[in-house]
Amino acid sequence: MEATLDNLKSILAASNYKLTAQRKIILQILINNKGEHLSAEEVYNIVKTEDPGIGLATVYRTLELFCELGIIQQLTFDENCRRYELETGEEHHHHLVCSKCGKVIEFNDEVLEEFESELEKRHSFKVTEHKIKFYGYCEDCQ
Amino acid sequence: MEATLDNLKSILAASNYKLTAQRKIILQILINNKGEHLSAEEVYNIVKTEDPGIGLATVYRTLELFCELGIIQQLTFDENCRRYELETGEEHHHHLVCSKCGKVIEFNDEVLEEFESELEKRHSFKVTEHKIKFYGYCEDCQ
DNA sequence: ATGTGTGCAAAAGCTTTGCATGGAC
DNA sequence: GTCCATGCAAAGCTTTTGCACACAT
Repeated sequence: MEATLDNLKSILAASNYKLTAQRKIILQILINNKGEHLSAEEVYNIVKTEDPGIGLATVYRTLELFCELGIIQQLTFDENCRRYELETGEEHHHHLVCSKCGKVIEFNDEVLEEFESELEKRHSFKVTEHKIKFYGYCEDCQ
Repeated sequence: MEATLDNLKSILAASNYKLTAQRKIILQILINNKGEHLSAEEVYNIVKTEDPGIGLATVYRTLELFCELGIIQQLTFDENCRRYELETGEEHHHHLVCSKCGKVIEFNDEVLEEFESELEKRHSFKVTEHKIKFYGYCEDCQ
């Protein structure tokens, strides 16, 4: 189920968590930045403009909670911090990362799904998730 | 060029770096653990058994240098530390990561190479490297 | 009323850096 | 002899944790 401001309360309640102003604001920001890959620090800086009193720890705790609830997904680029993006319920997508300007292009492809099935058979491995990143140069940077 | 204890000196010299006992020991350890995915801390602990006086900073600096020289490759699993593996000059390989026991199975496939070409055309993106990880459950953990 | 959630500050990792000494060339 | 490399310790970053107070249910 894709998270919205309207169903956040029920998503939280389903796991015995409470709806708080901070959680609402953070989800709002993630929705506003759908498609972005924000770090905790970046979320914190945006939240502060709406709720200057919020603590950084709360942002970390909320992002962790949202991950656990499947509202967002944690990404692993080769950087020194973790980034998060909204889980949209749409098809899985993957990333093309430009080594020069850092631009991230998203893509998805059914070829990968077939490849995955083949892989499962060959290695007796049950795939639950995949993360694929291609690094190189985007159109502008080549 | 695949790094060995014999050609390390020329690899370093080619970029105006010196051959030191510490750099030799660290390469030795990476070679002994070919196929492993070691963190800086783990390399440090192994090195200390041969050279108790070595500093952790030296290990970090050496791993960074080896990355720059293409001797090793930095990996990004979803953990809190960076891991490194020897660059073998063989075909690129990718990882199946077991979510339960943490086992890492390596694979490579020519299907991916084709897929990559297609992707380059479609997104006007020049791919220089790819990292692919599938998460799930290995044979033992299913 | 109860127990979860928050803010603050301190602590805990991992990694980097400054500086004086030591070693490769 | 020169300059790079090292060891040590301190600092830097991101992230986590402990605790008292506040708030959602």
